[in-house]
Amino acid sequence: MVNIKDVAKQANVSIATVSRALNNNKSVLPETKQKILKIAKELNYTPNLIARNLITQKTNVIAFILPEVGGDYFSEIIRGVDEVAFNSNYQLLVASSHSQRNTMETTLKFLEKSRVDGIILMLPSLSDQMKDILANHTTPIVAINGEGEFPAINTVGIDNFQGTYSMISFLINSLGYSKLGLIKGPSYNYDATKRRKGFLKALKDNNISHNEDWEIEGGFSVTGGELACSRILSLNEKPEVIFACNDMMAAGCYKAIQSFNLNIPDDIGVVGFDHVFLSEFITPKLTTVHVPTVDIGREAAKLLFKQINSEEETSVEHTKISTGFIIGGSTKSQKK
Amino acid sequence: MVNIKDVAKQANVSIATVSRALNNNKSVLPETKQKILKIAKELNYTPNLIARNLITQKTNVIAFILPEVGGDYFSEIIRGVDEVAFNSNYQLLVASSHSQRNTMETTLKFLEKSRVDGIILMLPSLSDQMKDILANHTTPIVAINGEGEFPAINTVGIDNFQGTYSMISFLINSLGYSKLGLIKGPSYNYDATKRRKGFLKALKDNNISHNEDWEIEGGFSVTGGELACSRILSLNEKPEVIFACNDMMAAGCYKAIQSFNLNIPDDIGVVGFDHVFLSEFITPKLTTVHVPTVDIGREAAKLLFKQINSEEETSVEHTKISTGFIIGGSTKSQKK
DNA sequence: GCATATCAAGAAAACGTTTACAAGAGATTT
DNA sequence: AAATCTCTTGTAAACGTTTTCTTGATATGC
Repeated sequence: MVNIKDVAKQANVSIATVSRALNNNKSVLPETKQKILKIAKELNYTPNLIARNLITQKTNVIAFILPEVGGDYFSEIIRGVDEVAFNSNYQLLVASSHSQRNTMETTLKFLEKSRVDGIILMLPSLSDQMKDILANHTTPIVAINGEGEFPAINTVGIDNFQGTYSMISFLINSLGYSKLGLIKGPSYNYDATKRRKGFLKALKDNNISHNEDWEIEGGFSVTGGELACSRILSLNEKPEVIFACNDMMAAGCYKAIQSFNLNIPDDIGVVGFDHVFLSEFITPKLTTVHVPTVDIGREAAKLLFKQINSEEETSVEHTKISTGFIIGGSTKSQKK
Repeated sequence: MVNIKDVAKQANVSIATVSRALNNNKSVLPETKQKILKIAKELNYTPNLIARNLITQKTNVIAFILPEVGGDYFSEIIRGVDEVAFNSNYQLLVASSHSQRNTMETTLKFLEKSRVDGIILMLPSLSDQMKDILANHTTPIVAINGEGEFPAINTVGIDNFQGTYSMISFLINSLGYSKLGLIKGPSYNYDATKRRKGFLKALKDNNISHNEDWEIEGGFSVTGGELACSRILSLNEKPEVIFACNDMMAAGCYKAIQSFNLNIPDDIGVVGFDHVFLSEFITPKLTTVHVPTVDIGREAAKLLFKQINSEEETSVEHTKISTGFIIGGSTKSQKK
C-alpha cells in the first residue's frame, strides 16, 4: 500500500513537504506543490486516516448510539443526522446496544475514549450508571429525548406535553368531544409520560373529569394498542374518542374497533401521535400529532457540531422541537 | 487522558507487559496480570483504539454505503447487518452519498484506503467508474442487489425473477386471472428489470399474450404508481389485475382505484412486491411477494465476514434470497 | 556590505499502541 | 556441571501521519 514516504521519495522531497502540500499549507512553493500532487495522483495515493487521526486526535466521526436499530422512527432520525454530518464532512457510526442496557453503557464508554469526536445518544430512559458516565464525560454528547431528567447534558426533544395538550384541547373545544380515553405508553419512557401529562392537563384545564377506567397501557406497539382498545370497548360506558400515545397503538385500535364491528369515527374516534408514514394510508386517515422526525436528527447533529467546534466550554442547551396537527378522518368533523 | 504508559509506571512494569496483560497473552504471570488489570481499572484506563488500529492494520469497523439514508427498506437491511456485526464485535459506519453518484465513488475510495475492514455496498446500478474502482478493490466488498452485472464481486440479492414468476403463475393458474397489467420500476434499477422479466416469462409460459398498453412505468413511488394506474384505468379495455413491481406503487394503485370509485378486488385486483410494513395495514390487505429484508442485511454481513476472516483469497459468491407469498384481500379468492 | 527578516524545506519528535527480538532467571537434560 | 530449554519481562521498532523546531538561502533595511 502506497504511503507518504513513497510519494516523498518519488518527488524528491521530505515527507513533511508532502504532508504540507496535501494539506494546503501556504509555506510550500506552488511548483513543488503541483509536482507533489501530480505524483500523489499517479501513485494513487490517499492518506491513511488512522494515522492522521492518531496524530491530530480527531476522527471526523460521530456516533449515533441507540437501543435498537430498525423502524420508521430510527430511519427518519438518522436521515436528519446523516444530512448534517455529511455537510460537515463527518462520518456516522451507528452503534446499537441491542436493547442490552449495560451494553449501551460499555459502548458509550468505549466510544468516549477514542475513535469518535462526538456522540448522539437516543435513550428511552437513563440508568444510574449511565448518569454517572454522562456526568464524567469528556466527549461532546447530545441526548435525544432525555430532557428534564438530566440537566447536565445537551438534549433535543419534541414538545410532547404541548403537542398533546394542543391536540386534546382541539378535540374538546373544536370537535366537541367530552369523553376521552387514553392508551398510554410504557411508564419508563419519557415521551410516553410527557404525553400522558399533557392529556391530563388539557382535561383539567377544560374542566373534564378523567375516567380511570379509560386509561390503559399499550406498550407503544400495535398489538398492545389493540389489546388496550379491546378492553376499553368491552366496558359498559365507552369514551367517544381514544387518544393513543403513538400511531402504532392507534393502528392497533383500528384493528380492535374493526373486530368489534364499529365504525371510525362515527362510533368512536381515534387519535395518534407521531404522524408515521403508515398513518396516511390506513382508512380512515388518522388524526395525529405531527412530529418532524427528521428535524430531531438534524437539530441533534447541529447542536453536537456546535459543541465540537467551539473551543471553550459551551453551556448546556435544550432544544425543543414543536409539533403540528394532522386532521384525518378518524375524528368527527369540526363544529361550526 | 490516561494511557498505557501511566498504567505501566503505576504497576512498575513495561508497557509491553501491560499490553500483553490487557490482551490476555498467556506469557504473563497471573499475579502480574491481576495487578495490572486492577491498576488499569483504578485509573479508568481504556486503550486508544486509533493507536491500536494503526499498528494492527485492522479497525473492527465495516461500512455500509448506500445512496440515500431513510425509509423502510434501508432500516430493515441495516438491522440485519447490525445484528451480525454486533455478534462479530464490529462497529458499523453508515455512509450515504446523498444520491450524488460521484460522491459514492469518492466515499468508496476513501474508505477503501483505510479505516474500515470491509464494505457493504447497496446500489441500484453501477457506473463505469464504479466498476473500475470495484475491479481494483483491495478491501473485502459485498454488494447488495448487484447480481449478474458484475461477476467479479460478491453479491447478495433477492430472487426477483423467481419471486415474480411464481406470483404471476399463481395469479394465472390458481386464481384464474388472464388479463394482467404491469406497473414497472425504473429501467436502471436491477430489481425492477428482473421483476419485469419474471412477469413476462410467466405470461409467456402460460400462453398469455402481453398487452403493451398495460405496461407503464411508475418510478417505484406512491405517486408514480397512482399516475400509472390512473392511465391504465382510463383505457377502454382494462386488465383484471395489476402487478405493481413494488408495494409503494401498489399503494398508489389503491388511491387511483379509489378515485375511480372502483372496488378492490371485485373490479380490479392489485398485487405488490416487497411486503413492506404498510401492506398489512391498507384495506384490503395487499397480496404481495414477501421479501425477507432483514435477511438480506444478515446474509450480506455474513458473506462479508467470511471474506474478512479468511486469509487466502476466497472465490466470489452470489447469495440469492428466496421470496415468499402473502395472499391478502386485494386479489380474488382461489378457484376450487 | 553587514545584520536581520522572510521563506521553503528538512529532521525529528510525537500520537499510543502491538510485537519481534533480546535477555535473564530458573528448570531440565545430558 | 555444562548445555539447553522454558518462561517471564523488557527494549525498541514499527504503524503513517502531523507539526515543532532547525537550517540554509534569499531578500530587505540600514
